[in-house]
Amino acid sequence: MPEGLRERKKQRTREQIVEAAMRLFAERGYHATTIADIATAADVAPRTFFSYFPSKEAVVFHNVDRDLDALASALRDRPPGETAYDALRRWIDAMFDEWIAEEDEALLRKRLCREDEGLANFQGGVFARIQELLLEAIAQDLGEPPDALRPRLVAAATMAALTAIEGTFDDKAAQRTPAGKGEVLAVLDDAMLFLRGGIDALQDR
Amino acid sequence: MPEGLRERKKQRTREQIVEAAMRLFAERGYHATTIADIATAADVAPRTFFSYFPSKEAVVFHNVDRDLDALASALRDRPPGETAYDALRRWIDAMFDEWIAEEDEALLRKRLCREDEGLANFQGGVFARIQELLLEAIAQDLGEPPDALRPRLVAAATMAALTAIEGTFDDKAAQRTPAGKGEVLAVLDDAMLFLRGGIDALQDR
DNA sequence: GTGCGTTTTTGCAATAGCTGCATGTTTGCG
DNA sequence: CGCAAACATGCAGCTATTGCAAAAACGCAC
Repeated sequence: MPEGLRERKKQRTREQIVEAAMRLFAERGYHATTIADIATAADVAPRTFFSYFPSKEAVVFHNVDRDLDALASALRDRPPGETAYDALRRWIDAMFDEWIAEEDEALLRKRLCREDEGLANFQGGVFARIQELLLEAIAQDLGEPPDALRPRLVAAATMAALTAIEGTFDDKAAQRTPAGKGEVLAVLDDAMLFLRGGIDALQDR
Repeated sequence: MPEGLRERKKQRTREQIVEAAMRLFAERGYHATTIADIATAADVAPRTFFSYFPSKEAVVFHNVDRDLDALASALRDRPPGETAYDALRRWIDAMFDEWIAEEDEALLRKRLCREDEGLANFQGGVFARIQELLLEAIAQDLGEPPDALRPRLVAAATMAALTAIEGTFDDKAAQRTPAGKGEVLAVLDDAMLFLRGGIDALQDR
């Protein structure tokens, strides 16, 4: 389905904005780049920027909604019997190639977050959303309410594993070695080993 | 030591600003309250606001720097042999009375964070700073680098315990029961039990 | 391919957070 | 009292963000 010229054009405009923004951010830095600059470079009116993104920050994280939706449905639609852990693993497995392809952008994003505290906080908000998704699912798995201690501990630690995985990518990037899906999933598996131990310890208290 | 008139006056101005801001936030909401409003209510020039707080968000979290510094030194100055966990426990113990006294404000803060996403992200940044402090100390305890998996898992889960403790306060507030220091520390102890189990599990892998 | 209803883009104006700078005030001290 | 440092203020300016209404682009019907 060709989706109509309209949709395609909108998509293209969106990409132009993203590319222009990211290029300028990379060249001049986040703060030094203004919405007007981006609009000019993307050949749209400044006002138009805001019909594509709700804020300057949102451009930097333009692709997280997609990823988040994928995680949400992976968790939501998991067959009964499949744990949140399994679903998470599947999600990472599915995302992996994308992540590799977008590695440069991820590095830039990280640099920008170091540069601008507001951006870093925004990213924190994204992580928080992920953690909430995980928390829901994990609470179900454990058969406890989401605000109980154990689900919280598990969700937080799982989140930590995810950021550790991010770190793995960075390391690999630093040594110009491609990150392997295996080592990434191994991090997650280690984390799960840890969690199992913790859960058990708290179980027979 | 009277600290001089200057210091006292500055302190008083600061308090005026905080009180005015919090009152207005509570009455009209965060977004609907402008810096100009706050300045007027606090009897200072709008420009003056920014020599006391770097941003509107910062007023809402006016007391966290104090708490964070206390935690930082509790961790830094802990006698050799005392674990990060012990130091954290001591910190909570020391903070407890303050927290009880500031409970209303904490509730308001929470409400405001629900109302404004930017504020929520700001709070996320605060939590991130706490977690970093913990991570450093925990990594030392475990004898591993701060970016290794285990310290990260432990720090994140510890952080989760702290937010769970926050939840405890809220629950108590909801039932108009004063939160007891005992139950609060019990949450932390449970979390540590959990972590011990996790650490061991990952140890003899 | 012309006309028309719908969707998008744009321009304009206004608000609000935040910052630099220059100037007037207040305070601490000799 | 008189001066230097610290503080408060006023002002101008920049940028993000939003509402609103006019203009342009699109897609479909005829």
